[in-house]
Amino acid sequence: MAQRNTAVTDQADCPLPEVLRLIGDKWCIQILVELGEGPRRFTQLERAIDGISRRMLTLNLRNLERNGLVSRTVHPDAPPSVEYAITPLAEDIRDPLETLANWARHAAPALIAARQTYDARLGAER
Amino acid sequence: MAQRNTAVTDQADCPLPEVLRLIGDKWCIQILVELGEGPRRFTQLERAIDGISRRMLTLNLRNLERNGLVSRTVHPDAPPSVEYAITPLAEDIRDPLETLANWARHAAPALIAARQTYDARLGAER
DNA sequence: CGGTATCCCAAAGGATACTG
DNA sequence: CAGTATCCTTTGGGATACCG
Repeated sequence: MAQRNTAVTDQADCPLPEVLRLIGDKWCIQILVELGEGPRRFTQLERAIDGISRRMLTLNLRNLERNGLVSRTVHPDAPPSVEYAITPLAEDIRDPLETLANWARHAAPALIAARQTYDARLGAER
Repeated sequence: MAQRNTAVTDQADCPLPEVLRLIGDKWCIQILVELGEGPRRFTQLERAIDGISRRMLTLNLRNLERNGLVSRTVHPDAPPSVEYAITPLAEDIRDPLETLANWARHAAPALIAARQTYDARLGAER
């Protein structure tokens, strides 16, 4: 089961870390999780994801769209209306991402505690 | 400091994006997945994770250790021997992370295809 | 509403020489 | 073996003004 990749990954053009960086962009997981619950409009996302800047939301959505994880549909209304949704490709990771997000909430206190222990120990030993 | 979390999350000290950044550090997922298969030594990890620099491996391991996701055990041998392993806290996300890693491998071709389509379309329309 | 454009700073990350 | 230290480049990311 331990198939080590001595000679890089299979896809020379798209190594593992590069693909994983996709979902490691600080806001990406939250965006995908939010969209996983249903299509959302730009400002809906902006409000739902606390603290995200307009610029970063745009950049992340573009990047996700470019990589085929998110679709962007423009409805030609009087006030512009754009709807974002996850694609089937992204559906495959909806569950694990949601699990991670839930874990993040649940584990936060433990992480803080761990940090304090670690930092305190460092202060004592050094 | 930009304290712009109006309502913020429940844990004032540890908002969601900050926790998620933990696993979004480009190499973090791979490190955790690798350790998920069993304890590993420094150089084992260095070889297993293709392309990672010594510096980044160290930094990531330290960070994971600090946050209680990875344990570090030093065996006082003649040649230094250090063993890394995931903690129970990280066990909780072993499965979703593994799923993500597998997905990354599997979905890589589709991502590349999506990008080419997107980039081509942009070139034509602009 | 749904973005772009610009500016600027902080953090991530690579390379690599050195060390107990 | 398992790191640390140093240097330097690239990327991420916030703020905000502006636009169709």
